[in-house]
Amino acid sequence: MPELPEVETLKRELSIIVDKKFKLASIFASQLKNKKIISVERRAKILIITLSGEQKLLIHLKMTGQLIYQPKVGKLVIGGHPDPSADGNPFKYTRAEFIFTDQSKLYFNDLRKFGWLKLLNKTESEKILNKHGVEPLSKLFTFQNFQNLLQKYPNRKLKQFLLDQSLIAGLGNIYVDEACFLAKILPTRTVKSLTKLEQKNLHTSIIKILKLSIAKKGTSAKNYIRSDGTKGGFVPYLKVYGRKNEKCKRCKTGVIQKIKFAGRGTHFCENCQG
DNA sequence: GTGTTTGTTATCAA
DNA sequence: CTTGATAACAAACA
Repeated sequence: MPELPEVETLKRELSIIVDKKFKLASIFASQLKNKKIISVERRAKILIITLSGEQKLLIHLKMTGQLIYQPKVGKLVIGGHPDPSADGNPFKYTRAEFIFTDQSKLYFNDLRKFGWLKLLNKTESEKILNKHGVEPLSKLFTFQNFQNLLQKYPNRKLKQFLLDQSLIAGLGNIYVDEACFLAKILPTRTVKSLTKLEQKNLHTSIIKILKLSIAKKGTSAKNYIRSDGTKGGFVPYLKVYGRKNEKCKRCKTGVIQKIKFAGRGTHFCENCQG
């Protein structure tokens, strides 16, 4: 489930395609041909590839999307040659293939087909990007701004508040649960029930958990892999997500609970989150 | 055959 | 206007 740290990892790794030129593309073929890549950026969970000319290629991986970079023909990192029939091969679900003039390639794979690629002009892309709230790792995400946001939606449940991309951009199911654990707050709490100290802890925890995960190249819990096909290293650092019925790593007495909340699997330690 | 997994949007209800 | 619940999308897995 690519969230901010996973997309950020891909953004950094894919800076390698900057200055490359499209030779062949399986989608938007005529528009991409001979276009040069100016930059690779990220906004929320969206990857932004700016092209020569006015257009941008926006990519959203949704739940099972992958972006795999292959340095050059004949030298594959994963599972041999991309063969749609090969079992367990990440390339089994290739939805788009891009070939650059230097023969390197970029693959967009997506098992569940929820992800998308859009080729848009400046106005169209801004319309999509501007719908998102503050970047939690930007200077704009001050405690004051976070507090103002919280005050705007006092009756929301904390988890729903944190998942809302129009308020804070980039948090998903994993990091919402992890940030709440780190801040020792139950995700089921109402926003207005948070004390100032809890608000402060939550603000710090969000930033801390995202930075740590980026440092470990993201969470490969299920489908997410890095652009070279290897897994991100954050799973061992997860404290609640995917740890149902396991003992809490912090208090060492509580057991991690998993409930259905806000339509999602929601994890917490019954003992040390209040 | 059933339930679960989750990012986002749409729709409906209170 | 706010909130919350549900379905839809698709495919795999237990």
